[in-house]
Amino acid sequence: MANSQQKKKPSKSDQNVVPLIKGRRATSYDVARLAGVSQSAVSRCFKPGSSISGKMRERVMKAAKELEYQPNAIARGLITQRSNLVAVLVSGRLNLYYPEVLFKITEELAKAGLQALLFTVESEEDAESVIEQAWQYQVDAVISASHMSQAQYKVLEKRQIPVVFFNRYFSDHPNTVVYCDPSEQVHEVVKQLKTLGHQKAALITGPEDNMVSRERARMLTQSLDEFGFDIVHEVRGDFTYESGTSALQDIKQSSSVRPTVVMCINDMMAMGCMDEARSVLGWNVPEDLSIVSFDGIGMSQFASYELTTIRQPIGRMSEAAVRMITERVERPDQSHEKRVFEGAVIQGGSIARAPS
Amino acid sequence: MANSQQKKKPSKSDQNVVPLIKGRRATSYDVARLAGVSQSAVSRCFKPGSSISGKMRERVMKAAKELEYQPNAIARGLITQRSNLVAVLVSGRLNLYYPEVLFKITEELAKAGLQALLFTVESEEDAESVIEQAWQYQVDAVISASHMSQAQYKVLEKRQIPVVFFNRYFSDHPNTVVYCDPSEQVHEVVKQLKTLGHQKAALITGPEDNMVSRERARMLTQSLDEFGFDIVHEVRGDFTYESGTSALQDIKQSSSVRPTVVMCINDMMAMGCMDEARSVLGWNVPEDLSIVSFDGIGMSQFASYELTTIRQPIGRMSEAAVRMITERVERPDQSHEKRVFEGAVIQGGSIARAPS
DNA sequence: GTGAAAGCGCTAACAA
DNA sequence: TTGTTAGCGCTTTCAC
Repeated sequence: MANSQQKKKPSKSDQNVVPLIKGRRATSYDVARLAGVSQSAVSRCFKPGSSISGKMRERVMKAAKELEYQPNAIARGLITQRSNLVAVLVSGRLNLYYPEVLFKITEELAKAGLQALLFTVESEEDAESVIEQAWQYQVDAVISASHMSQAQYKVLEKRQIPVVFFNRYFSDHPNTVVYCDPSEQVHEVVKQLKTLGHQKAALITGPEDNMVSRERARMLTQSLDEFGFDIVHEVRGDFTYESGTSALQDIKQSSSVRPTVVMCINDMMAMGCMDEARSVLGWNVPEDLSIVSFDGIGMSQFASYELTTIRQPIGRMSEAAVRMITERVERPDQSHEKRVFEGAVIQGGSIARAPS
Repeated sequence: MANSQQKKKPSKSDQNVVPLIKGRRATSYDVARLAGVSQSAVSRCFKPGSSISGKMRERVMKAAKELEYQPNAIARGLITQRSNLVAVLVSGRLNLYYPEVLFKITEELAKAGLQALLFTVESEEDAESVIEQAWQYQVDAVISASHMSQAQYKVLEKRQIPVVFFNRYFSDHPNTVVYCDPSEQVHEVVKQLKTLGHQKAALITGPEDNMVSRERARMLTQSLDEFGFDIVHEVRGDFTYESGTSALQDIKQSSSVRPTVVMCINDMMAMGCMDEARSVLGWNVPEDLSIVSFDGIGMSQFASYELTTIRQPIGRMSEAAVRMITERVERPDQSHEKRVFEGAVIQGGSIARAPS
């Protein structure tokens, strides 16, 4: 068993050595010896597109199969300066938007022959150490769907590690981004609400330092203004279900005027809000209160919620993110790029004519 | 820019070479040269617990900081035969149980200085290729919360890669496992249902090849028998919300007798079931129909659902899984172990006295 | 098309 | 305590 310590060096002078010590993994030397060829021939066999004769390939592959040989990706990475590892940074928060994104991205990475090295980032300090970790592991690139400060980004930039931001970016610094711009849909929804007779809205936003939240809030405010809405109250949540419930309580308590519609920056909070309205405050949704939100995560369409929400095309965004990654890994001098996708309104059942 | 190709070999004979080519990352040689010490001294400085003098450490660290040096984990892995990478295999994108487990495990791994290499496994063929991938990346261990056949496990075993199964195991083959045994709680809940006057139950199970599902179904059946229940129908789902909805339709259609309680193998299906009952069939839950399930995922306690469910202690299980991993990475000859955690009944609001 | 040899960046035995 | 040296397993010129 504990033979991982053994020093068994297979050198070319070491011709008729014992087969393979059980438990030690076969190297290209082992395969070469068994096949009676040079080690570099073995290497070539496993590199697509190298010039090699048919019978050589056959002999090598036979030996490889026998020894269960698979090239060592770590060693390969050392020499090629390419680890094929991509750091994926997500927030582990209870916002179920992240798992959806994470799984999609991982899948796309796998298709491109890349591995996802997963990092959960909760705070800015986390991001700090995560970036160092990723750097130690020689990741070829970083996909960030979590918080990252500009200073932290600059570290990565200086180290020439391609970074793709997922749904966030720095407006005053060039960077590569996939982004969902829901402004069109926000306009559309607000207009629809106006038509339905709404006029008093409340907002549930996210943390101040979060760009997605800021942007969405800005768009909402702008459209609401445009259509002459009163914003009776604005509460800050933290993207979680729980913060949605307490936000609605807050709205009820602190605003003298009751809103007819609550606009939430993400689905999770909207669900909290909806549940609080129905189960605790006894307000019917959408009859007494309309609710609108963003993301379009899977569970937002469960029959208990059926949110009217502005969906992000997560699948296409993930695909784009990975493509941008691969392009930049191939050609590090590739210029920055921002790919913007439109949102899409999911007409759920959470809005109705304003109560009179 | 595209200077990743440059060959700039820093050898000790290469004393007064240009500073650092911009973009090339600093190696221990660079640090050694700048600090005027040997390369191995640098290496030692970054290995905790090596004997080194204070002023040496200081000098090296100063140079390291200046060059933003961080040891190359890939190169280290090559020589130490330890990548510090752990493959985490999860599946069931649509079952929100997995993200919870995944994030917890990743966090625990990070605490132990290990990195999660994420693999999503949807089918048995996936598992096949994932195992090869993981092997290529020299992962130190595997945590499997997804499907894996015994043959596949044996491959890993033969290669001496420690595997910890999360909530599944092979009964006819030794393996290391964290497991949640809810039998006690199943008994408790069924007894409670009996007390509430229930007698006709339906079961919604998972895929036949899934052990968790089989086990839970077995326990349910056993307890139901014990308390003299009639099992009026049994449907197979696939762990998703949608399959929960259609399962209930199935139950309604195919059983002549209407059950007073539906027992679901996991929360997601229970939520689908509940929504279908309420929104489509117009049955009140729990007044007309009680629902019971397993897992205790976060959203099962949202106000719209408040499932009565048997919770798994995911936090403690993840902790245990990672501990078992680290132990086995340290000492590969460590014997197999099975750590079994009790479930816990969450008394939600999805069960009530049986309708008469 | 194939083999020899150099080295990717690091750790660890061994000497000093 | 420090430096020297030999590789970890692989890719990649460079000859042949």
